[in-house]
Amino acid sequence: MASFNRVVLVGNLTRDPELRHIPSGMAVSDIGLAVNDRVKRNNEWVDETTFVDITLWGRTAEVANEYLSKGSPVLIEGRLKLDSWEKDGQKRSKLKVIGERMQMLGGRDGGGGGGGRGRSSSASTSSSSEGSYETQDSYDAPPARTAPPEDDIPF
Amino acid sequence: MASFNRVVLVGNLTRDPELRHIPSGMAVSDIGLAVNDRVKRNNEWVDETTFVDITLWGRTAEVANEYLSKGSPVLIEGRLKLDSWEKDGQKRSKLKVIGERMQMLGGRDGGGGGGGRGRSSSASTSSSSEGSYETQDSYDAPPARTAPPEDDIPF
Amino acid sequence: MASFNRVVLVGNLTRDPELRHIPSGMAVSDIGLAVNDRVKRNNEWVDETTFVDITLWGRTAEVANEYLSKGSPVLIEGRLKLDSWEKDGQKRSKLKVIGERMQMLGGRDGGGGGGGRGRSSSASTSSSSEGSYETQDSYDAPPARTAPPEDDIPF
Amino acid sequence: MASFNRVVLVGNLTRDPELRHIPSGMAVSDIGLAVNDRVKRNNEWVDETTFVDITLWGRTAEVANEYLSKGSPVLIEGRLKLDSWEKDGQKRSKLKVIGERMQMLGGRDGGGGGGGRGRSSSASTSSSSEGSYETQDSYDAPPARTAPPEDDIPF
DNA sequence: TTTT
DNA sequence: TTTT
Repeated sequence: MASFNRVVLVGNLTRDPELRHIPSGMAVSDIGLAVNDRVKRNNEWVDETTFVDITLWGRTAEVANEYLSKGSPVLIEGRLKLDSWEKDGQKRSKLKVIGERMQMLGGRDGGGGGGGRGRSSSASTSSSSEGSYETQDSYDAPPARTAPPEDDIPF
Repeated sequence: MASFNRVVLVGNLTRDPELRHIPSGMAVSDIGLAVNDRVKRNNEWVDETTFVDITLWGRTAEVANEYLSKGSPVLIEGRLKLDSWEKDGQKRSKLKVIGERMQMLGGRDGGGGGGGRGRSSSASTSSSSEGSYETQDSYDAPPARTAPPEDDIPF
Repeated sequence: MASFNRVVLVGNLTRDPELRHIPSGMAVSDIGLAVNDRVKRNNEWVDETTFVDITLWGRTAEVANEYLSKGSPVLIEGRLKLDSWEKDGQKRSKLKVIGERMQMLGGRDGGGGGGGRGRSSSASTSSSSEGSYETQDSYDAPPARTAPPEDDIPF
Repeated sequence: MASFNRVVLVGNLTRDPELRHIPSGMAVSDIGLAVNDRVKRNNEWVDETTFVDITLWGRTAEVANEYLSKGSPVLIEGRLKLDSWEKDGQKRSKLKVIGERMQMLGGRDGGGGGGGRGRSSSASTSSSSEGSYETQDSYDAPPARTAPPEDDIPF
């Protein structure tokens, strides 16, 4: 009955984020992350890249879309999720990550920069119910991190 | 500028939880956790117990108070926090953990059980705004875990 | 360039561990883990089970094989790994977890118990170089946890 | 009996690392980390800085000493440890972190840079038993991360 | 005792 | 100050 599901990854985006919206209007962004580990195999260090598909929701999705692009270094905290579907009558499934928190890395010049990619850079703050994400006022003050919505807890 | 702060602990309560309320009515519970590691020192394994003070808020505090007691095995996810105060004109500070998620371990008989310690065991579900914690219907169906409040995110 | 890859899961085995050995003699065990999350979707809590394939190596593999069986509750710490192979000239890949640390949960009676499943229960302690795992003396004193080999660091 | 103890922090060094050696010759480095969280208190976001004392051992200590300095952004993975001592016949204790893994962040220019601080920049690779840390060949190719020693496990 |  |  006990369960716990936590993933923390640091890597670089393999492509620009793709933003879409579900019917309710909620933003969703799928990003690809390349995690370049250095692990030991047969007593010698080898590079091992792990490619992970990550889904971001709500404000986090919008922020990723606004401030990240291919190559951006980022830290993602989230949980594993098994995506399941059918194809040709065959059950298929794939492990991915739901990103619940995002932390941009790389400093000022951090992989992509603010407002890039030729789009409007005003990250909509008019998010609906989730409301309580960290906000940003202008595109040259990119939010360094986003957090899941939390209620009024005084700590 | 980048930051991240995550702690995951499994251990046993060193005492019964103490529940209190701040003026706003929000519940707070301080618990002590003993984490029994087995680490290597000078090429031999030694036991090392780490005692950690953990603060729980809101519904999680209430659930801990209801279902945990001295000895209970539990998993806590949270973040480090530096408590600071003055004493005799001296600045003092202490590192503790804010527990954001709690997972009871140990199965049915798990250290304390439901409704124990001679108190009412109906964990109030009428929580206000945070509203979205896992609920429990009766004291013999203790909630296995609590989560921080999250808004309406469809994943 | 920066990278980090960490997973912590608590769940139950979906089947008995399968132990095998690679040519060098190193033990390998593949286990399946079911992680029963409770997540919020459209403002209501739904159960979501994530099935994860986990590979254990060395002493950890042996301990899992010895003390865990279908249903056993366990905590696994490790990292994501992308397994790649070819099938019918098609590149295929699958995300799994390399379990680097294992912590049995569930107390004395914990899901499977020691020495079960009709096998010899003397978990070989004569492990070669990795040598420094936690050891167990008899099958009724199952090891509560295994750790990766560490060198002589005095802390 | 079950236990787990894991901390992951990203922050900036509050001072230059201090390297020392214990009698056996093992390197030890104490670093201070400032973790700048943004948490919600009474429905508004406030900044909260957590200062954490971290102890690094062996190769990791040497690498930190070589490549990090005050202000450097870094990710530390480790565990909580309660340091205990006596002072004036009084028992004192303090929670700190044993850093088991270190990941430099911030790119090339990342807070301190290679070989800085007027010291020799050849990070000694002639470490004794722990031997298997990631190595670096020259001071302008600083190691991006260090890992705890692991034995010959082929994954 | 503090960093960005 | 401590738990198993």
